[in-house]
Amino acid sequence: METIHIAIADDHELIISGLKTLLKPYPHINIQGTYTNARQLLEGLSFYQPDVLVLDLLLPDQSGKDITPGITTQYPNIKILILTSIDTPAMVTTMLRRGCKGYLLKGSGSGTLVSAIEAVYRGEEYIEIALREQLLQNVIRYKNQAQDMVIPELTQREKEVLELIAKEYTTKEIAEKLFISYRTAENHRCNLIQKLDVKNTVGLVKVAIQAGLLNNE
Amino acid sequence: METIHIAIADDHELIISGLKTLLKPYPHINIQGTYTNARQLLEGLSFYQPDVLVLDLLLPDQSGKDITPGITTQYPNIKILILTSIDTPAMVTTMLRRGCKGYLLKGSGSGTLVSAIEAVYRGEEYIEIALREQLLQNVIRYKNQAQDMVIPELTQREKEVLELIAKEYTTKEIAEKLFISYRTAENHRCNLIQKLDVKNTVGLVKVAIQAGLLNNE
DNA sequence: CCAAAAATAAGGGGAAACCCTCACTACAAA
DNA sequence: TTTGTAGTGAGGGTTTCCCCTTATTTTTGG
Repeated sequence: METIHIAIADDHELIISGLKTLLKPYPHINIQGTYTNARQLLEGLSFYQPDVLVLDLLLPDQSGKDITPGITTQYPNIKILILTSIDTPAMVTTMLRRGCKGYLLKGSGSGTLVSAIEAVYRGEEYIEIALREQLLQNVIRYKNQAQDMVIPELTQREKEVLELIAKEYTTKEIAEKLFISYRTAENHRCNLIQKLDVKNTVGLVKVAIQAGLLNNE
Repeated sequence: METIHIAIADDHELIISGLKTLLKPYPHINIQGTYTNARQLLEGLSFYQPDVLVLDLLLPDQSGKDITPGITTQYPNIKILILTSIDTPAMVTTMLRRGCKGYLLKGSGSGTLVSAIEAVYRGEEYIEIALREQLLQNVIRYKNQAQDMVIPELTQREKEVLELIAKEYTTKEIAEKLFISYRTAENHRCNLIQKLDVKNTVGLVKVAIQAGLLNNE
């Protein structure tokens, strides 16, 4: 098996030595360097680039969150694996969007850590199982009330008109598309504004988007 | 094992009979009724409420998407299990937010269907594995480009104006709020429309939302 | 069948948006 | 110094939106 060179950045010496012990039984994982703050880490990276960087988010000088974008742009080949105790969905998405390949919670078993290192080394993504579930729930639950109350008040025709408005059609174009007169389309528009209690077309679009009217096609 | 009473709504007779055959080997699942359109379904539900409703999104008269909110509010005890061929993350989240308990793709094995029915009956959630993965990827990837690519073409002032437009301010109100003349605000608006290559204010709002300009505060 | 809701259509007036062009200032970079 | 960009301001004209009212036809549900 190919040797994977890794670096570790964590502000606690104890955790670093713990990781060293944890990874000792796996000879294909070579710890190339360990760092206890962001400055050291960045300096170290300029000399040796590991395959995988195991990074804590809480560092004494600069947070791992802030230095990540710089690292991923400067060293695109380094796969960053976050190892932290912060378990909020918001932090997970933020870090993944900033280019991290993996996200682990402290307290995972040694097998999990090794699997994660191997996975991100292969270019895959590795996110703690529990976090994946939390992320999903987050997506699903978010804003449930607002959108299911407003839209059912609309008639079929009004929904059609609203959808077209949200697709940047003018009243005239809507009328032609639906084979109704300009006046009728205009009426639907005004009724929508009143029913949904918004100021203008802009408000209509926001409601339409929130209600998921633009998902079809 | 307790008997689970289910109803099926799908516009294809073939699929209904297929499901019947599929579920025959499972005596604890009792098909209470089958419907091929939304009207029949709603009428049927007023007489017998199944434990689980297996629902297709494409019905001849009204889409399953539209009748779902009504069903969940009127019959909160009915667990809705979507069975469709629409596999977009957007549709999955929309339906789940509208109160569905499960989302399956046509083409799943019979075992999957039974597991899903049992799961939602127990009050759990059941989402097709492949879709879960897609949803996650969607959360992670999406919004990264839009946020960091499109908007940087705009100047600071233009971003401010765009934000206010998306908050339903008129040009006049924007001018007052930013202490600039009506003409200047109008110019910014026109420049935005050209820069972002949209037709009108509606397009601007969509871009603003996608770019996450409305999330701050 | 009858009442209610939905969809259709229209008049008219005022406001806002849209789309050019032009012009001046400030400020920073080449 | 010149060039470029951002921000500001304005003229003038066309289109679209907004809001009110009224009214007929069609569809739907009890």
